[in-house]
Amino acid sequence: MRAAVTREQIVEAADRLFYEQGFEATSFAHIAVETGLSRGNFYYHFKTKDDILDAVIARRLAATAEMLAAWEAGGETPERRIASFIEILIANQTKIMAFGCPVGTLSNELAKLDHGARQDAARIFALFRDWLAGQFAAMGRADAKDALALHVLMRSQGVATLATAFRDEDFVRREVAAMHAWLAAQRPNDRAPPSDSAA
Amino acid sequence: MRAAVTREQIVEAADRLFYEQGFEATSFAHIAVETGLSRGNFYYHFKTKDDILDAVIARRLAATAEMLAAWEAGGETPERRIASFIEILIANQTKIMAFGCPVGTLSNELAKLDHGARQDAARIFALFRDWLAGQFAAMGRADAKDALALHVLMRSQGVATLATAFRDEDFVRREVAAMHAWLAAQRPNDRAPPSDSAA
DNA sequence: GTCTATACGAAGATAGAC
DNA sequence: GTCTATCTTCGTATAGAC
Repeated sequence: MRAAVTREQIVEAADRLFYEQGFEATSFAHIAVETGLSRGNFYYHFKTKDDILDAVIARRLAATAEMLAAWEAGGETPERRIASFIEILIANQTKIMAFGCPVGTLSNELAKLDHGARQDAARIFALFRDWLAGQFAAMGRADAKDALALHVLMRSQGVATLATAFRDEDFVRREVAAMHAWLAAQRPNDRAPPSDSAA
Repeated sequence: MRAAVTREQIVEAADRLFYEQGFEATSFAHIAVETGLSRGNFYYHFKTKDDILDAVIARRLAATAEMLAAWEAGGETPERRIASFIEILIANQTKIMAFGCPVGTLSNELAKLDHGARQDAARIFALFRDWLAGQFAAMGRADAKDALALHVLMRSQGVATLATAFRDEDFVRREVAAMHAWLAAQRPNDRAPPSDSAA
């Protein structure tokens, strides 16, 4: 029982450190300082560092699912729910300008490391994608729901990467506004002839 | 004289390895294997690994400037030149799906490492941004050239990140087509009332 | 369950022969 | 200039006391 608590402490600290420093750059020593535990103790809870990574990804998958469920429950319309997603860029602006998007940067790092968990990290993206596709379908855009979902994800990733590189708050605000405008233009009745559709 | 050749070998190998494996994950041993040189020799040419990174960034800055100059010389219109930029996503598709965008992923890694060269890496982005802004100005869109330039950069970064995560060629093709359509819609005479402008 | 102590390898970096 | 040999530090991981 106490084991579960300690384990959760480790995963929580690792989650934050993997985000802020990267997976490879984070050592057991870092996690030890953060949790107040000894290095040796980690091996009672996890066999290897990769096992901690797996637990971190599982934690993020659960947190993402929970967040999406909350938006599902709280948003009045599909369009408003998608807007909630777009607004993360504003809500998490400071962290994004410092460390990028937790999902995108982990995905990129694991790709370069040719790490087996690469595909698990991509499942976090897939959660967002599928949820967004569901919202677009509910908006009456089942015709292109997957393309529209990936387009929103794409833009949020692009904004996050440039926000980290340039740390330009005006840029983030402007692109978020543009995403909202784009979203409004995707309404079934509101579409102009194809000029900048995602498909 | 021979020193310059060896130095260039080192920087070239480091450039490729930093891209494919990441800066931190690439060791002197890797570079030694790649170049056929001994580890100890590196320290005749560079004092530290960070100095190699500086040289790699300088090399990328030069290569980028050269590529932009070639597009400048070869493209018939500003719009065609911007299209050249967009087409990198297709030309480098395989590498991007494996390792992401060299600029974006380095920028992200250095941000997480809180590395001093972070801002030098951002200068590569700045080269693209300023060149793109110049093209938009030449297109007759001086009114929003910086915002339009960042918008194109943003989309290319977003496409690269998701291409790495999902390895979906159709997605890349679709988004490249959408970027071309968006670009055409930015012509001064061609703009619809603001629905998805970048500004 | 958690600790200390330690094994073991790999990393960046230096010294000095050639 | 380039090499081999080596130093030192830090990383993951293990052993065993408590």
